[in-house]
Amino acid sequence: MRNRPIPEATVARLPIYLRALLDLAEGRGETNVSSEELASLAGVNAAKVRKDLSYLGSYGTRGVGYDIEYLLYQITRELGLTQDWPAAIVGVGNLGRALASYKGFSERGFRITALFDVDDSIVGQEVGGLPIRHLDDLKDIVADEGISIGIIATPPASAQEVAEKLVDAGVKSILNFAPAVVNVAPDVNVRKVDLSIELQILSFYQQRTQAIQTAREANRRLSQA
Amino acid sequence: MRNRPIPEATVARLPIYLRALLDLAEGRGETNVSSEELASLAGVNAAKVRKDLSYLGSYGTRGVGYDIEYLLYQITRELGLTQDWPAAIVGVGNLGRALASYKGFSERGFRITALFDVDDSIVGQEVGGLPIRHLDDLKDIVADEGISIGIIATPPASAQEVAEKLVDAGVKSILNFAPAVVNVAPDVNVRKVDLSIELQILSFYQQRTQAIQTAREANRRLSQA
DNA sequence: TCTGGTTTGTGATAACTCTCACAAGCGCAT
DNA sequence: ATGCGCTTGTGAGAGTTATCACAAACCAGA
Repeated sequence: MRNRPIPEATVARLPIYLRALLDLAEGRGETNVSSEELASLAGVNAAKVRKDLSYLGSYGTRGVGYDIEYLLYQITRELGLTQDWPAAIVGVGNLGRALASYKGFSERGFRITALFDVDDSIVGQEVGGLPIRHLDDLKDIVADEGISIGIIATPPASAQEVAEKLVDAGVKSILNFAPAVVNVAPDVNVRKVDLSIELQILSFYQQRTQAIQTAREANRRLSQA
Repeated sequence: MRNRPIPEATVARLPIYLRALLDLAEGRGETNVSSEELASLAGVNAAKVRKDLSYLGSYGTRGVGYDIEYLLYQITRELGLTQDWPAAIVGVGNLGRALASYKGFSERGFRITALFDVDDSIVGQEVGGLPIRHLDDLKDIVADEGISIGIIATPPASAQEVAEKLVDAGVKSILNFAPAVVNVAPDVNVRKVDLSIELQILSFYQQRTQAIQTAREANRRLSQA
């Protein structure tokens, strides 16, 4: 099982286990956790937890469970969170500002070290202690500060152009909040977070259940008549 | 093919096609689009586009492609976006504020009609033209305004409690931005958007490629020596 | 009407992911 | 030492998703 590449689906869940383990480590003095318990904290089933963790290695003890601290360390290491990753945010509108001061990033070892925009009326201002730089200076600053992650929070029309500039500056990991598809070279990793897409998916299922309920009610009226 | 339930994976892509189609409709005067072109705009492959669309029905014409307007309408209808869904945001911190003024929501038929918080020092303030109400009034306001979607943008510790209040108020669709797992009854739909989890996933792949490059370089140095 | 070029719709298959169920292994009590 | 209860690790099978590849269908032009 070891040495096999870790499935994408598993990678996507490791951060959830990590968070649950951090909660456990802070909480009561227990040193161990069972797959059952971890599963319930993570909102998945126990078999999945065990299989996921088995891809990292055999870190549990049968009859006992997993040592919380040890597992924490292993997941942290596997996710590459033992080093910290300087990140830049491009686009300092409402969303960019919120991201710049988002606690969750720094808590996980992601330091936002630079903010960029093209709007001269805000370039130079400070947000959360960081000055807003002009996008033209991106390449130099990325090199100087060893920035490895780019976060796009621009309007959709600028997203592709910004992505290209980030790639040109040497960034290999991009998190895209703009509601637009960005195409980049295959050795660059792009993940997207699309706020309104998630709502649209909810809408689909909401409509569905509502339709079913309406049908049930119609049915009831018919059978009563 | 018709009448079969639409796979989740397909539902998750429909909003992406929708966005691409909207761009097309605004752009040049073309009335048709091929699966190939739509695929490239959506960043997926053509076969997937065709299979996805075939779940909705046979809306294309062989040798020609898909009529943009017609397809737009069908996807809009399927996603339940012909009606608009009043939504409430709970938690008016940085993120909540950014979401409240996020253009992407209203553009897709999601109206934010209420904001809630528990902090008395901000309750009563206005954000984007909407007053911040106290969470205690949630149930009444949800009922009055027919709110069907709840957006959680609170700190993680409050997320579960807020989710329960939303459910108690009759909300069946929840979008959770708090970095915490929320458990609700199975007839309630929860989707989560976790900003830092996405970064952690990027970190995993970034570390991976970096490790490969380091190994390659070491190899090169060895073979040169 | 027929022919050629184009594009859809979809069976078939491959790849991936989830779930089940149980043997293997551990610790504790006796 | 031995047995019992508990929990992991994982093979096997089910379910879901992605990809391939091609027949069916359409349009335009002759």
